[in-house]
Amino acid sequence: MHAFKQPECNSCGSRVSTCLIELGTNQVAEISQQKHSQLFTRNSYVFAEGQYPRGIYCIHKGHVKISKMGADGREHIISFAGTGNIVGYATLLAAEKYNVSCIAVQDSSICLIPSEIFFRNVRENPSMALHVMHDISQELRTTSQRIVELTHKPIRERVAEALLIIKEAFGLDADGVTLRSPLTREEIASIVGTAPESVIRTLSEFKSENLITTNGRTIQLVNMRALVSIANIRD
Amino acid sequence: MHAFKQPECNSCGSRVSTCLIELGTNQVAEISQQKHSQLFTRNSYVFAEGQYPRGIYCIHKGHVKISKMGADGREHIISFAGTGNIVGYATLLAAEKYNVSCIAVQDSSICLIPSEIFFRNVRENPSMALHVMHDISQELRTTSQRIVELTHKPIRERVAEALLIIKEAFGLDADGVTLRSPLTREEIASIVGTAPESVIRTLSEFKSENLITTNGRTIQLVNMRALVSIANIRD
DNA sequence: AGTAAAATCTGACAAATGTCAGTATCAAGA
DNA sequence: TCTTGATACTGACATTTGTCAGATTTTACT
Repeated sequence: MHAFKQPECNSCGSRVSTCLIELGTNQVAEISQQKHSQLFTRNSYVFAEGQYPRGIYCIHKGHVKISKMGADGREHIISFAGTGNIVGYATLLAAEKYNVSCIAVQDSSICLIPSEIFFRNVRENPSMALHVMHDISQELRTTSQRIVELTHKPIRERVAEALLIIKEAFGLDADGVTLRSPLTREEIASIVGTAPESVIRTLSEFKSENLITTNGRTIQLVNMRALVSIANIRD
Repeated sequence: MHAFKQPECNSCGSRVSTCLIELGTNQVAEISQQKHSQLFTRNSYVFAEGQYPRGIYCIHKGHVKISKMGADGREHIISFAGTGNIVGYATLLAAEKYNVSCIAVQDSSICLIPSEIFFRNVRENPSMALHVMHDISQELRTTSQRIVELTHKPIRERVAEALLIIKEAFGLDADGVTLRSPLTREEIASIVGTAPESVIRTLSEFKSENLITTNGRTIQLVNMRALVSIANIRD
């Protein structure tokens, strides 16, 4: 977690995929000046459960997980966010303490936009307000979706789905099959909501059915069609 | 689902607990005129998965469940809403089809506020916009919370928690112990994310431990302290 | 490159939960 | 009020998943 050369919001490719695209030149310049950019190494906290929010976090480059500790002390990963996403809306807007943590899963550079300037722009710019509402609403929809999947699907389906979620969040290598993911088996288990052993066993099944191959920690999705079908997704 | 005498928003006790409290007299009058009020009988749909939203729904009186069908055809109840709550924000704001259904669990009178007038007020009134964001954010937070609870807690804890959720949503009779809930055991199972038999078994356990009593479908919470402790809630 | 710590993987077993079948009870509607 | 279909409940059993122990491999760091 180090300070470093601050990026310019004006020319930032990440800004244009967020609600900040709704702002005028002056507002962007002001945010660019007031933001705090930091480098987060893998596994370092961007924010943690129980802390009070100080603003929203715009991911300039990298990936984070949004996760939460269960009563039993085990982690559950609720979602991922990457380059061009903003995290931390909900807690700031609800005016509460974080009930989730945000942790870098890769070395990432992330900008904190302070509350005060965020709220001012939301108040003054209805398009930005609507953009924020749109984004939170999407999050709520996918989170609701996930509740049903986690409670009503067997582990095999959930592991297949986790692979697809990882593919969405991190993408594939140039070969078109290798997951660009730094996640451990334990982290995959935290997506699925199960024990690491169960994930490993299911991945072994998939290997023996020639749906995936593995090479150490990395996974190749060699039969996407079948995985999608196993994941049993509708919508 | 019948039309009936339309309530007046101006004097409506439900309005003041929603984002509509942020509006001026003229705007309230306009909404009062443009809304459509309906009576929904138990188990009738306010809206259904797959439909396109036509506005937001303000619950004038009654209770609804927000639920979703799993791939296996079983229902999962995500949340409840009652008198003075508004439902349907997220889908409208995300500009998508409903991915959940809203079903009356009691005879309820509910007002539809059309999209057009909702969006106009959100655009023109920053306080209302922020109020809406606040409400959605709260929903997102409780939904995230629920993911962790559903995946990492054993059934006994989840059933205890479901009883507390029902108490929050429906309240207690004058005796201070009887749940004012029309829910069947199957619906409770849909909150917990399990089979009805498992719920019944757990309730029988609770009975034999003198934590609850039952009388047909109704349940009395005679030892709240113990139930809270079993539910194992933090935050 | 070498080493220590961490992560992956396998098997055996235990525990939790789901499923099925059947009976008893309740509640909504004629 | 009566009746009938739905709901609640119980027990036995199958299945899934979690847990524990231990061997192997990989990764991270010096």
